[in-house]
Amino acid sequence: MRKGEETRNRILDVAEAAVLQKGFGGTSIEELIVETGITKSGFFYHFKDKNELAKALLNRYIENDERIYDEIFSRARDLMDDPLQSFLLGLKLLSELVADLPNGHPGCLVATVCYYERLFDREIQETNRNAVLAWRRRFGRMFREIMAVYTPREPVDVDQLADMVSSVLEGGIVLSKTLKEPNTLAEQVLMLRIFVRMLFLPAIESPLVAVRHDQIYGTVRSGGL
Amino acid sequence: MRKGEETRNRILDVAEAAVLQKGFGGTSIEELIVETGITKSGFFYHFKDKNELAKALLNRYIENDERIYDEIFSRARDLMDDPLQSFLLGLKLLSELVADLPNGHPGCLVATVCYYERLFDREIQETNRNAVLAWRRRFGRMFREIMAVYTPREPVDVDQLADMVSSVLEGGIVLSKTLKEPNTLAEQVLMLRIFVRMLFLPAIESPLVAVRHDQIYGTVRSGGL
DNA sequence: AGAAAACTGTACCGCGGGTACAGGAGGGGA
DNA sequence: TCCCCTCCTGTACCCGCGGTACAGTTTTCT
Repeated sequence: MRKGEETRNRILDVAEAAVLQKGFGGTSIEELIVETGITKSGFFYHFKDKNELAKALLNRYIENDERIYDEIFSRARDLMDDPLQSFLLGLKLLSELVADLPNGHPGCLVATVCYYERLFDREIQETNRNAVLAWRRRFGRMFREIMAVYTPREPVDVDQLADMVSSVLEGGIVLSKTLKEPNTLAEQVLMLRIFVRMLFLPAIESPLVAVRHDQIYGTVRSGGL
Repeated sequence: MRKGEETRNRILDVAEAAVLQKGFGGTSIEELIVETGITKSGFFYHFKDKNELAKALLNRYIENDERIYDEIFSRARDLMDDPLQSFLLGLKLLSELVADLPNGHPGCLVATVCYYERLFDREIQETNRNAVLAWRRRFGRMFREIMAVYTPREPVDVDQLADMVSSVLEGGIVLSKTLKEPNTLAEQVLMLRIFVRMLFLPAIESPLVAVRHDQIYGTVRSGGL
């Protein structure tokens, strides 16, 4: 029972890395069993076909993903009481996390599935959809807390704002991978942070900035308005 | 000679749609020749292997993509003289364009290649990288023009800001496709527009807003600062 | 008319996904 | 101790697909 779980996870580890590099269609079961050191029969004992593998892979990925967000933002929440400041800190921590990945972000399975959709069954597509909706709810919840305290400088829809977080992450991963510039993703997260800060805070430095409005606006205005 | 081009393009049309739905690995040459109404030999007369097909597909996609951006932003430039206003209009036009796609955005080949990389040769990976760099240069050029007139509210790196446009587009496509919500992409583009406007303009409505700073800041401050 | 371009047809190869089973090692409970 | 259940291994086989080879045919341009 325990041994089986372990083998299964080893297969999933190997499969995840391969799929993120080559897509599902580009990943052969053959290579997975070679790298895992298992036989073909052994593989099919754990997963009855490729679709089942994909399902397990995606579910595990999403769970792990959720866990990471939970950790980061709850840690940020422990350090900062203000919802905005805690969210901004969370983004900072997130940018550091992705910056520290040795070979850059390996890729997002949700995006992989998205660009492979038609070959999977409804269930996988639904799982994927729900993962994105969970992000929307997660970040939406955080933005609602923020909006209970801060009024946004511009009228924005909370869900769309929440989706912006997912967009920048997904897009940043694509850019980072394509450019082979590992730090691009972290930079994009920090750009998003600037967006959020700018949306809810009146000026650049800290929440204590109120006294400096004139100075800051003076600068901006002299810049061309 | 002319006939050949036409057939080739028909194959590319069919292939592009299929690849965006199922990825390269999930798209069989078999199905392409069936849908195109050509024979296998005919296919290999035009493309010596799948890699060559991918190369042609990607190049054509990128060219078309560039053409669309050229059109949109040059049209915006004709209507607005101010670089910021013209860029903001361009984003508006872009959001309308993607909102009008009947079944939502079909997907971005650059992202597809990004999530399939290892199975292609260096040349394709370089082409893909250059496409993203071209976006960076394009939007970077536009932001530099803007910055010659406007001072950003927060210090930002031009390249990172330019990448933000690509990120939101790529990410928005992933979200839109995964959620099966065609309008999500358009909404994300408009969120990006809000970001850019907020970054370079002092307040919500127009460049003439300077008189209302107190009122706006009053609102924010009463909200929790 | 003739050459080149643009195919069709046929036959074949190897790889990978997948199926079908038979059987074996090893641990845990009766 | 025996048996059963989990967790595999080994073998054999099918088929779809990518790809090759090449001969022959039609279409198109000059």
